[in-house]
Amino acid sequence: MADRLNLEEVGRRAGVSRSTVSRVVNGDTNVSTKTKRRVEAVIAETGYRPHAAARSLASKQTGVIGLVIPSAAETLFDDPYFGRLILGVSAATNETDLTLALFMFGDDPDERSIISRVVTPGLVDGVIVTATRMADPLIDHLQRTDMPFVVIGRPDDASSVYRVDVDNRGGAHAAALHFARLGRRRPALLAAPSNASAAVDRRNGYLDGLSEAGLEIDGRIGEGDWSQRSGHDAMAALLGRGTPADRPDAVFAASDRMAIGAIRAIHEAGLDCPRDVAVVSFDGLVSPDTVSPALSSVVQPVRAVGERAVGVLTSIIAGSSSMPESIVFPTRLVVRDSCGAPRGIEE
Amino acid sequence: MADRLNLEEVGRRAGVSRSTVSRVVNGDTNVSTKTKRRVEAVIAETGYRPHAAARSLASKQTGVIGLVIPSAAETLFDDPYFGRLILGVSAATNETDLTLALFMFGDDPDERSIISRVVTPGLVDGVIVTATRMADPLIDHLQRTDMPFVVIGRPDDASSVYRVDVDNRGGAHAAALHFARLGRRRPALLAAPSNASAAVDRRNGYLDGLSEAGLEIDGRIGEGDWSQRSGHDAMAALLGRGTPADRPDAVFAASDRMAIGAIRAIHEAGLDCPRDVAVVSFDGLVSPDTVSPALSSVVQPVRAVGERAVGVLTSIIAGSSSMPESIVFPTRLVVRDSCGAPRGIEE
DNA sequence: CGCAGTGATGGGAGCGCTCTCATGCCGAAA
DNA sequence: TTTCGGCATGAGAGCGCTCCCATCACTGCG
Repeated sequence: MADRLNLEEVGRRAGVSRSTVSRVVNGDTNVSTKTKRRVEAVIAETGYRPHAAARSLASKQTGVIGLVIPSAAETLFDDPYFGRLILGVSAATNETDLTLALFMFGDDPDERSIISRVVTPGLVDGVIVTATRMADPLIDHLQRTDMPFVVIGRPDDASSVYRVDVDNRGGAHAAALHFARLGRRRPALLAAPSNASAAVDRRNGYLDGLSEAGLEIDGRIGEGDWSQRSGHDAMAALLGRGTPADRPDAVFAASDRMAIGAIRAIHEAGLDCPRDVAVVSFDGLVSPDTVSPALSSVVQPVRAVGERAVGVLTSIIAGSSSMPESIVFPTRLVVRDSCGAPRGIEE
Repeated sequence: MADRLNLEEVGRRAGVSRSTVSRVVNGDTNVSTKTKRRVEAVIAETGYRPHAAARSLASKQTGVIGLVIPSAAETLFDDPYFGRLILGVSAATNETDLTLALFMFGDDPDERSIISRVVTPGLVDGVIVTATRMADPLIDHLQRTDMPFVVIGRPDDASSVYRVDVDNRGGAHAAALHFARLGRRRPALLAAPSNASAAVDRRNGYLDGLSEAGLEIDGRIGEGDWSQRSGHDAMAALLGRGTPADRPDAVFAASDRMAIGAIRAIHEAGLDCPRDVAVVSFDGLVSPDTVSPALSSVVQPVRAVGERAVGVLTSIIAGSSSMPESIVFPTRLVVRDSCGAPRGIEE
């Protein structure tokens, strides 16, 4: 009866030792061409694959990295954001022959078990944490262990944490200046919940941009939860109050989806977008031909963020020092139809 | 210098042996209450967690299951389907303290490396494969190994493969009968690529339903790629040809997204949905208030499919015999506004 | 009073790999 | 010829766990 297929067995069949087979498998150069060929032949013919757990145990590297996504609500994937992020991370792990472990949790008991699973030794080499919340117990926990990790976004305390983020502030700022340049006088904001750092940064960037341009927000602020429905409702509320002269003539939405809802509310109010109300969104994740008018938006390179996070994590794991602690990708305003300006890209 | 924290070390601190600590960790009953308490105290105070790789190696169980998603195109997550599926799988793995490894690949080189990674011993206990293509090299490969796996959907050769699927045929069939009942006389079909079994089943179910009801399709068939744009274009083409009397008065789309595109094309042609053209889609994954009119659609329980796939896989891994080879979830037609019938659920 | 039976515990072997060190062998230099 | 460095290879130890078996103290029963 044949032994289980392992290094020893492959070695036996090739007439060499375990060690030599290991060298061949791992591309060690100190093997004669002849031996190497013989071993490779046996491997090809037997279909031998090294045992991942054994390898991890001996080498103290699992070749697995974790991606943690909190609040896996039913609506999570209605937002194209996480999908793109996963795509980016997955592309990068495939590239480097790493395996991706996905940790998603919704409710609290889930979270506790995920946290303990994530920090289990010998399971993953490091984790990427998406910081959707300002205060994140997982990040606190990770800081007390020696598990390498990278944060996507900006946690409450961003100091001494490796992170990859996008320039939320700058993008929102650009949107405000854009409205000013178009001659809009009554800008509004559809903000997102302020427990998310991205939402806070977008809000502040926009408001700062407005005041730099000498525009007043005058209380034309609605808040939603990133969703299309919330954008619709908040916009409807904004349009429904005050006299027509108070009506917003421009609105910046914290997400594509909120903007889509807002456009619908504008149409329902019998108004035209962009003529009566110009709309600029943040994300740039929906295909242009899905919405009419096509959305002008501040585009963030989500996929690149995911890919880069893997790169940074890999460096941390490899122990390379002298890396920048945070990488912030620029965002850019892509002008389509919903803001009423000629198409193009604005800085 | 303190030894690395392992069973031995915990045992030393608690004054017992490795074996006893192992028993406590694994809930073995043959431990005296007193010893158990002492060991648990040490574990709590040291924060000991068993080493996953070592455990896997010794027990031949990794506690990880893989989810394989082919064709991770940039547009993959524009479709809510995969997101929901991941959510379902993730919920089930959290429930049973399993870790989810996600394997996505786009191009061919990726696929080769994924395939070999998936069948690596000691990495995962089993895999869930989403069969988006009829002929899937991964499934062929898996059948030649002893890696437990479950297929979601229906592969080319569905025999002797555990699978979880939805009743694509039945749902499409119901849509056809629904059109007949509403008195529509010129039904059309927006089909999806026939390399996907779901697309084929939906097409056949619909056509069968039509002929049972005495309706002719008369070449009113367009084909798209599941996307909104393709649905729009195919619908526009259907509307643009022949005389108004040949114009479809009902259309069944293979996906929500294609239906949304179709509705837009209908509006652009100056027609009304549902008055001039009734629309029914397949999926039921978009929130009703995203589209106007609200989509009537054949709803498939994607999340439940994901959860169930984990359950089936777990049973296979546990070696429980006498399981049904395939589980097919029913689909149901949910009537909203786009088909012009009073709201409700139809069988 | 001795002995089998039982519950609690310890220790050895082994999972399949990596890593380090020892060993044998070759040709080139002395 | 002798000696030595370097290349190719093998062998041992160990990673941290599980699993099985041996051991020991204690019990109840003949």
